[in-house]
Amino acid sequence: MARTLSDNDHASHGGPARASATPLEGLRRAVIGAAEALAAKPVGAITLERPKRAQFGDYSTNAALLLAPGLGVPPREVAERLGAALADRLGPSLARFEVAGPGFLNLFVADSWLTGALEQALAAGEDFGAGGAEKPERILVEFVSVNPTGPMHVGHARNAAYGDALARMLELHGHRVEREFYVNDAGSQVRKFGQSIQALARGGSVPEDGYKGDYVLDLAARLANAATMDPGELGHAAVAIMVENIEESLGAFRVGRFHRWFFESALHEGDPSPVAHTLSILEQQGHTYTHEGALWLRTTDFGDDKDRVLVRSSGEHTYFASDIAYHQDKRERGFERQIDVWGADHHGYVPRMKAAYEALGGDPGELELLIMQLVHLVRSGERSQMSKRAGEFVTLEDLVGEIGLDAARWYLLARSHDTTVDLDVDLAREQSNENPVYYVQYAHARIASMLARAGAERVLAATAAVLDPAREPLHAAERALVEQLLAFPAELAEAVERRAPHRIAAYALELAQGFTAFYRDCRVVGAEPETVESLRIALCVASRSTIARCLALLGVDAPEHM
RNA sequence: GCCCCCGUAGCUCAGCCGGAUAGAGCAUCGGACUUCUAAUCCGAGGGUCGCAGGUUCGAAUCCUGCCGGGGGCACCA
Repeated sequence: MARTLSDNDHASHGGPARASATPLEGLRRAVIGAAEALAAKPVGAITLERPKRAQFGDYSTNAALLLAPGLGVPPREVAERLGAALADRLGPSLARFEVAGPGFLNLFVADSWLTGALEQALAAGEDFGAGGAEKPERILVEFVSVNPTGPMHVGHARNAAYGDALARMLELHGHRVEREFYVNDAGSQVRKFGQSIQALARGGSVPEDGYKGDYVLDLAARLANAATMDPGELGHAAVAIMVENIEESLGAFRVGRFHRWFFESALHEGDPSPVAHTLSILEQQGHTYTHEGALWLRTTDFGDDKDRVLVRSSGEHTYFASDIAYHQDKRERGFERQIDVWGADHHGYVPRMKAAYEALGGDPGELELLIMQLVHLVRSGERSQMSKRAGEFVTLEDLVGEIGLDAARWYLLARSHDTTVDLDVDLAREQSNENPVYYVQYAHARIASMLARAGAERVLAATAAVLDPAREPLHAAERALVEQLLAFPAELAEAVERRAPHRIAAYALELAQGFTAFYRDCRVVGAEPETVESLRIALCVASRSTIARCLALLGVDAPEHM
């Protein structure tokens, strides 16, 4: 361990160092420590990153540029001093440093540091990069939550894939995560749903504003007594079937199981019901008032554009009232953070929901309402609508059937959640074989094949043995691959912080490319001397593990063979 | 009218809490399979980062305005 950087003296300051401190964290601490010693005070916003160009070193920091104004010294001179201080701290781990450009400090690490760091990563195994959350929280992720009155289309698929991947990322990062699906089984839509089914069961046609589509006809045929039941009861019976279907569909889409399916109707049951309970809190806090026979919530006190109705003059609760009660319920269940994944058509509800949460005494910072932008379906160059009413939509099943499960999940997750996506179904079908997901999977399968060829015993020996730091200089492709692998913990942390699964996809693709370049340039099985083969096998093991973990986060299969 | 998201290569998109010569995949063109998986690799062409100002040593990134696309603005669910 002496040749790693994590045991420099700075690491022992500033609270309990995590046992899982990664090699790069050690390097970062050394840089920050040296910078703060130079400035004689804490310095923020110091970056330590892999520069785009190899000539700028293995790692580069802008610390000198940030320190220079406070010190009254030219940035390049600060960089020189910082470099010298780092050379002292890091000893032989740092091969050399250069000052470049306006005052960047470029670090060239020694091969021994890289092999030592790789060893640490291998020793951490499946835990490498995991548990990085500084403050683990109990988090509820609510997602999908589609109305149970129709099949899921590709927009819902995007929400499902995103929420699922986000939950997996949060878990790996060290949070305690529960997934929940909110079922809108109350309100007039259920009755309307029942009326549509009943109309078909009686041989008629659905009302103008009713639900259309083959699935409605199926329900009419499947539900006995559909022609004679009370429309409300019929609607509930149909919703129960739809919920089953949705659960099946999500399972087939490889969405992790929901810890709970929360039925809106439960918010109106009991005495007092959760809705009544929540309304009484709001009333006691003085945040409500009556106007024209309706009960209003003064959301404008908390940043909303206008006040909102909780109870209509007819005496019925609004959907908003249920929603508030639901979020209050989640809070009372002890979740420190709530993340809701909403469709773009709900973004207008964000201010009022945050306002209500705050009115109930919650910290609005604990409530994250993430908006998924829309998926536009494109056919032969033209946008087509996904409307339940028109009965024209591409379902989640259609999408998977067209382009495959892995390609579908990758396609939906490889893009930022706040970018509107155009999904050209024809193009997607034609190009599904060109989906980058297969490139990543191929790299994984290739590694599996190589390791099989090396043999389990040889692989075990290679990873168990101390990597020889005195071997011949590392190949450029080996160095690059080690550095890419070492970047995983920070990549995960960044992706989690930004709620950005697409960063994992981007990283996975880059890693697969890095591995493929290594494969091209460096013979693994049979490489001589044996120490070289060992190091390369170890690189394969770490690469396969990291690629597999990324794919698992995205809910994509990591095949042994292709 | 007000609010939110987007505008980067032919197409789909990364990069956006300021850093060095703006990237990837697909598509196009030219090469490479007796070698651990060619679902691969190598090379080439392709950009006023929507427009105009501003802040800064430095702007695709931050601020303002404008243009264009999408979405939302209920005592609907």
